Amino acid sequence: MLSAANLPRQSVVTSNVPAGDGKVSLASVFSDRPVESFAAGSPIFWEGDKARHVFEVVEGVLRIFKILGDGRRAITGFLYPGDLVGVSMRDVYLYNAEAVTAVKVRRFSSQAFQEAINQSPELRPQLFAKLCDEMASAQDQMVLLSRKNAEERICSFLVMLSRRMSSDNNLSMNIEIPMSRLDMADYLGLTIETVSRTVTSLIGRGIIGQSGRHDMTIKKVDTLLRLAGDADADEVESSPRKHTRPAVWPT
Amino acid sequence: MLSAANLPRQSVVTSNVPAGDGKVSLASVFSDRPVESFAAGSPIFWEGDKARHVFEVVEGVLRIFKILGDGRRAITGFLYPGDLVGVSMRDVYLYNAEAVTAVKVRRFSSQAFQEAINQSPELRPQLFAKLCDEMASAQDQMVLLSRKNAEERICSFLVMLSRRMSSDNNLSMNIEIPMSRLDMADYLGLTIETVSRTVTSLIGRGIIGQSGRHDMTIKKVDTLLRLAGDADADEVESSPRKHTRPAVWPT
DNA sequence: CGTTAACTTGAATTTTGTCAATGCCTGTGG
DNA sequence: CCACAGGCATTGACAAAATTCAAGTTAACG
Repeated sequence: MLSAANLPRQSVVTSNVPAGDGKVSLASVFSDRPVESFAAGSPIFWEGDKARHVFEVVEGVLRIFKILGDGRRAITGFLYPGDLVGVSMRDVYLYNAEAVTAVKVRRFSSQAFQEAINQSPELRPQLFAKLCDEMASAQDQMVLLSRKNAEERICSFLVMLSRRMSSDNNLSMNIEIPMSRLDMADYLGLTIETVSRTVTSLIGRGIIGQSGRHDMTIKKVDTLLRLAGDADADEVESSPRKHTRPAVWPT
Repeated sequence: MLSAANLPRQSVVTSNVPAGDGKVSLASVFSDRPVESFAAGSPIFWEGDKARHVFEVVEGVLRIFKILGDGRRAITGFLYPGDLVGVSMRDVYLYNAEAVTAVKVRRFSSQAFQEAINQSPELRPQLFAKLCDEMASAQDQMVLLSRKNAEERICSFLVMLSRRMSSDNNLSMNIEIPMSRLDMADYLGLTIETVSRTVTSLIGRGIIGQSGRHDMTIKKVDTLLRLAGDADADEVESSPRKHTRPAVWPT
């Protein structure tokens, strides 16, 4: 880590909070913008590019990552429809963004976005909340990278993907894995071989099942959750009530 | 990682941006609050506590961390004077906060803090900027945990501490390490033994020097920076101009 | 100045990474 | 629609890095 306090200002904002019907929502800021398409693998922007725009993911998945001097890649997040990328207080992007799958995005000028946020007492707390969500998520990822072993990382990742499948954060039994093993490895701080071996092992033990490389099913939810590692020892086997309806700031 | 998009909302805000003299600054929000003291090792709050207050660190250092079910600890950050902790959109804290050294803090009710932020067009962007800084910092830490080896982690950490010593982000040749080896280990995703061995090795090679366990000196800045790992391959051996004055694109 | 916790050092073990070979989807073009 | 190529994934054997366990050593604090 090269710096902490005086870092340049920029951030991704991720979240899937859907537009509040007729109300003013973050997503609605983008709603009249044209949709742009990117092919799988193509860059949206690079680290160091002038940060002219904020993007809203409309369809598909993208990855944000950094590259170390000698080429090692660390993926710091995957963004799904509804997520925002490039929200920034800085004049350059601090990471790379690429399409994992075919992706559709809407683009908004950074400056106009800022103004829209600043002038709307409804939008501001939403954006703030997204930032806080993203921060909490980043902290969980730090815990994973800092203290979990390969199996726990893979299980945690599968649980996360499973949660993404359903609109609330319940677990879906069917997991779609849009990214490659290399993407998984670079996100989880492992190698493709370790990812592969661990997944094979989980399948072998009947904890998950496979139907193609990018589609899996959860066979033993409890076991998977336990192996994910962050169980509070008791709350292991409960699963349905997990709604976390976030409080919204007083305006 | 148990969730990503729909996580509870809460965040630490770290930064050392000093109060802008006579102007309205984030720190000034706290300025008329009484100072509270905590002894080294004592908790400020626990994960799950009702999040009633936001704290400003006045003096000393504190750590924020999470504990996995089986007791493994992951420190997600160290907070220094000027940093805020507990800024939240949630009704409970999402992590533990403890004093590393003797600590003095000022406390502000979460609700009042929110109102102050919301009503001040001057404070809002400051808080937003701090959140973005913190996010950037978290991403750097993810890169470190994901892809750096023990030596690179230690060197990165020392560089970070060195930057903290000076008010701008230049490197100070004298590094004060307020935390224990265990804290370092739990922050860097290593064991105390590995931390110890690596530090010994750096000393042995004359890259850093030691004057007590908590005070070191940088002997070979260039080498230390190179070993920290995130060198851009060219910008390795230059050192004085390290202001990270980012190239600004032609407008 | 002694006690104790923190740190260091060493040896053995485990986990993960590396290198190399093979197997299997998937999407392209016939 | 099928065949095939090339990329992606799996598997295995070995190597390296970090952890674990077990003593020692040092330094902080009463």
